Amino acid sequence: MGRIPCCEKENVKRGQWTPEEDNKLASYIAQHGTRNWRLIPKNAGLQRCGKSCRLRWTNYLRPDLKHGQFSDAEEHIIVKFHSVLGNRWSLIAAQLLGRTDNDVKNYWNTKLKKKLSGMGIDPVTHKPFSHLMAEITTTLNPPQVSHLAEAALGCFKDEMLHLLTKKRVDLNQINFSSPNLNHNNPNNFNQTVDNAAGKMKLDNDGNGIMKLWDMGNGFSYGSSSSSFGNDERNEGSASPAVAAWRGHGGIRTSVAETAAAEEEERRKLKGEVMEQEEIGSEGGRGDGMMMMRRRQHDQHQQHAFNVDNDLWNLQADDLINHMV
DNA sequence: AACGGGTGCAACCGCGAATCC
DNA sequence: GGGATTCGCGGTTGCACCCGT
Repeated sequence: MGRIPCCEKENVKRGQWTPEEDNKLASYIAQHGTRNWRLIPKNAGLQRCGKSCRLRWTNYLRPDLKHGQFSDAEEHIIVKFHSVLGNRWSLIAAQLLGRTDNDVKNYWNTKLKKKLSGMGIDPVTHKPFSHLMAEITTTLNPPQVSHLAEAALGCFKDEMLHLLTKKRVDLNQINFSSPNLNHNNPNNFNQTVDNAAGKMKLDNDGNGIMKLWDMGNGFSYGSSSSSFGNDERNEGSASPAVAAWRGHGGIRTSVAETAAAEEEERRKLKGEVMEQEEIGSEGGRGDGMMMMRRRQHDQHQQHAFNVDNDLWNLQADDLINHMV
């Protein structure tokens, strides 16, 4: 027995929406709201399924949507939140006024992933590839390691050659280590991260998905403050997260220093999460995680993303890298 | 001008969660 | 309490457009 379809497949139009359909949907929703998506196409005189209508409305027709290029500040927010939340596109999009999860997802997949890869950072773990290789060498047997390393280095070499021949990048001008300028008031941004992270659900074994905690060894990548300062496109309409980010240029996180410490921390976190989830169940799911994370931030005063990296100032196209 | 590959984005699909009855 | 229904999310696909050859 299969799943019940969301609508009758026959008599339902698919594919691109016409301006006429858009008008019908928009004017119907303006009058009646979005209470029941199944009934909306029927009542609005559309031969579409409710799901298609909802998608069209939320991703395109909603009047509060912002269309067009992502600003540098928005780009940074996406990367930062992705490092904390993973592919929780709706949560990330919630930090950017007028952007949908689909927008963010598309932008990540088409631009940001390549940009991070080009910087030598794994877009999944937000760790440098060199760090990942080091981890692999500690977990695999020597024969496996040598083969893997050989293959990976070959890949990397090809990519670097491709990158450098496509666009000449003066690596001497890239600053990997200058300290960040301003940590005066990171609290606003932390709060926003916490709020978003507070909505995270637990994974199957009960551990929170704490990618930020895994970014050990002091590695970080971040913005050049000048790139924010020069960004005029988003002035006046920035979301709280963007505004907070502009204010300080960094985000605090905890860092487990060693594997043993990480394990200990995970164990503690798990305990706290379980405890807070119980408390949170009275006041709404996710509250416990939020409180726990805030406490963690207070306990550990180290910063991730706190290093200026001028690679951010390069266009994504300059950093094209097809390494997975 | 024609072709082919790459890119960006709108739209679809399937699943799990939430809600309704 | 449990099945049916609806909603929301993340992954994937399809296609129009662009650009280099």
